[in-house]
Amino acid sequence: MPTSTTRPLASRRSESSRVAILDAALSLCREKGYAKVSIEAIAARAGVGKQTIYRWWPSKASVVLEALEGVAARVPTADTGDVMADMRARLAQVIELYADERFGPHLGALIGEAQHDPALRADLLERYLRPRRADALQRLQLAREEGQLPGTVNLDDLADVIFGAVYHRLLLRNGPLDKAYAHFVIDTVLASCVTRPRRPRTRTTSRTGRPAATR
Amino acid sequence: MPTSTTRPLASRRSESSRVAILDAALSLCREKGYAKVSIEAIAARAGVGKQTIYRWWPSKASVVLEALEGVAARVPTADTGDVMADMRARLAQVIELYADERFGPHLGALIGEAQHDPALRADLLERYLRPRRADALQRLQLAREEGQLPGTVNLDDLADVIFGAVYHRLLLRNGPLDKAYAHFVIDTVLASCVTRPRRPRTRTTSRTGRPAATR
Amino acid sequence: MPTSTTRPLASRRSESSRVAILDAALSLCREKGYAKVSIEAIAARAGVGKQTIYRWWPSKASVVLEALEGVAARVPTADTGDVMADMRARLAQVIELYADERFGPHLGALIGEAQHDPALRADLLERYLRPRRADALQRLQLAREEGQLPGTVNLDDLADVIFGAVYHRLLLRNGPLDKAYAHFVIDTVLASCVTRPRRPRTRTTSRTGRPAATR
Amino acid sequence: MPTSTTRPLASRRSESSRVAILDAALSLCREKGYAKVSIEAIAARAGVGKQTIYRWWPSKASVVLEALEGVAARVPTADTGDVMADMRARLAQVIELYADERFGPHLGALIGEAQHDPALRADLLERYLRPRRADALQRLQLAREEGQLPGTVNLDDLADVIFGAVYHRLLLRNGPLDKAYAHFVIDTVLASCVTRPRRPRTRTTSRTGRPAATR
DNA sequence: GAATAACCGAGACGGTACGTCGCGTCTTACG
DNA sequence: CGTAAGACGCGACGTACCGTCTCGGTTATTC
Repeated sequence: MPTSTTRPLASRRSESSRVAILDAALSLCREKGYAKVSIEAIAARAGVGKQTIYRWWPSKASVVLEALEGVAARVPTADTGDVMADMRARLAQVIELYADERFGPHLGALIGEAQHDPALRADLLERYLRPRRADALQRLQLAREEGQLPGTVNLDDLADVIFGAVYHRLLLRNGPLDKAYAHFVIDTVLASCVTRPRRPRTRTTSRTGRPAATR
Repeated sequence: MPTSTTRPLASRRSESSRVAILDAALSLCREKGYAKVSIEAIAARAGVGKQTIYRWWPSKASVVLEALEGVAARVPTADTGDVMADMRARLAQVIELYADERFGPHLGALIGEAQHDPALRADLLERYLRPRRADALQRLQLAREEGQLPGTVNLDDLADVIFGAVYHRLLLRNGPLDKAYAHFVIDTVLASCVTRPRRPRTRTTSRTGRPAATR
Repeated sequence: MPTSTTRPLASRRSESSRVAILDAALSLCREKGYAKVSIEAIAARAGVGKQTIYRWWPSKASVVLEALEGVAARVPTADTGDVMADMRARLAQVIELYADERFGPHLGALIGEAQHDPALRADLLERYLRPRRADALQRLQLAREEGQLPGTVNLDDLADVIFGAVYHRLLLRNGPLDKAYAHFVIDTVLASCVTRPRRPRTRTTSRTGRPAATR
Repeated sequence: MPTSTTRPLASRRSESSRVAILDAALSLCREKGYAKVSIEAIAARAGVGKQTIYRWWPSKASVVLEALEGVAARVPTADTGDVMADMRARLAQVIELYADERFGPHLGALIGEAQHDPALRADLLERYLRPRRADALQRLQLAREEGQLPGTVNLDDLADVIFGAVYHRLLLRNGPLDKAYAHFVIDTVLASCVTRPRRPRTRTTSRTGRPAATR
């Protein structure tokens, strides 16, 4: 236990204001769209001074990012032993979230904003995209350990191809973003790599989906 | 035909102003980045009244889009008979353009702006992304006609997976955008589809295709 | 005739906005007092953008100064031949204006503001105080020319003593600012200087109150 | 008696904070001018919490007023028997203080602030202006008692005329504020009143300068 | 000599207004 | 009529301070 039994001490930040700001940001985004939301409006709706926002966040985008973080439930990490099926299921869930009008457009706007805000891009990658990517990566690594994927394939690149397909449809809207597309992506991208579709019988896995013996 | 078909030929529009505006827009983008360029600044640098911009373009993004059009040369559409090799080459060229500091970031910014500007999104798709995609699609269709790709595969989805991989790296910067990535993408995505790597000897190509020999 | 027959050319300034701003400034001053008036409030009441105020005036004080200028009627320049009586009458009129709740406090506030705004002080002196002082000075000079005041007295200093007495009561409110005070000031300050109370019989004056022969 | 009578002796108020605040206020005034000094800046420079200032003073002006009190030495009250000479000397000393760049401008600023702060005006009059005026008034009263001034003259008004002349030059800067002006003011204003320049031989005065018999 | 309460520093808070920027529209004079 | 120029109403920016309000920490009585 790193801290003493008393409160953290090191911050008199108001939790109620923080929550009010995130709520206001999210509701305004949903009402008027990210681009038409101003920090002034967020502050006004949250019943908060503008300075309180500027004190804790560097930009409107950063506020919305944090608000979106609270919304996005972590995709459950299915692990049935069949890497193709698992990835299909996971990608379908990601797509379901991104296709949601209450979420996808705002994420798109943040990516748009990140084009001229390197700090936001870093934040977005670190706090949003990489964690989700990491879940997928983990499943792919497991598959590789189990011999379902050849050791030669670059899993980072592989993950980018998979997610790239999704973000393309999110950002450009050039075609439907649905479960069928998820299946297509996995079938197309993974099929060429997967050498053996299913986990070998001899392995046993722990509850967490990670091979018990390897840890 | 000196002017494009989108502007009426009988217009009394000043060509010198149009060029000055596009030049100013591009140079300002390169100096300060798309986001920090304002219509006021473009007008000032171009020595033009603001109204002259508003008269002919709906938004800053539209001006920049037109300016970028002048920059982007059309990728030569290689056709060697080997669909994998051809696609690798084409994608490598697209990537080369997008990795160019004088082009990629501005395209990224336009895609960002398109997130809250449906008209821009349509324009961007129509004038920019789809033409490039169409080149690729055409080559894939040719390959299908030649039996190198099964008739069941959805080529639209396939193209989106391929381009999605590229835009992902352009927009998120999560990994290098280079020729190696182009190769990886094609190898991974196409490999699972391609049934026969090379054009059959017995085939002759239609006149719509671009057989290497006809040029 | 310095300019051509067409309009001044050299200003597209909106007269209606100018008037609206001055009106708004004055009415707000009267409602809430100078100190509680903000440029934002003036702009809002005038139905004008803030920039329009900042474009033409350097500060709130400058706006109010111009507004007050429109209010202050020039004191009629009595000239009866009796310098003491004339000055008493003039000073009484100045005092009447300054004792007016709709005027005096705002002038006081401007003098207050001028304490940390040299440009305003210069403006205030040039456009407000000196013109009024000049009227008094002129009458005193006339009296001197007519031999009612000795040539040795410094009329500038004399005027400052007279006006100083008034501004003291305006700014410090240490005693009533009324006609009796005006009389007292003139009686006390001028009495010691005036050698002969009335204009000599032999002189004739023009309608303007200036001795005809001296010009 | 270490503390003033205005603060309760039993107070646990920190004297060191009080001094630090007054020092900070004064030095900031001299560096940036009264108007650009904020309570925040005073607190920061004094190494003091803002609340400590708000607890003991009602406004920035009040702090500065107290700080200035420490600077202004009381003018010695000359009494030579010659009321004109005495007043000249006293006024010259007042003027010397007000002409001091380290004092006059701040006093001017306080008078300016007092235009919209009645409490400050009262405080300023009570603690600053009236004490000085009282010194002069006392000397004039003595002169009247000694028959040098007629009983009919309103000494309050007379004092305001004299001081008004000084404040006019302090606040409006319309002419030099120097010893010559002091002499001119007294010569002009008092000359008309004084019936006999010097104290009659038959009177005796106590060493305090006040007529022994009247107390 | 511990309890306790006033005062302290620090600084976050809800606000108001600042002065600036850029928007998209409108007006004017010129070619 | 299209143009260069730029004023206009407007909205938002990010900053500065306002005066209030907790927070612990310190200090000087009071029990």
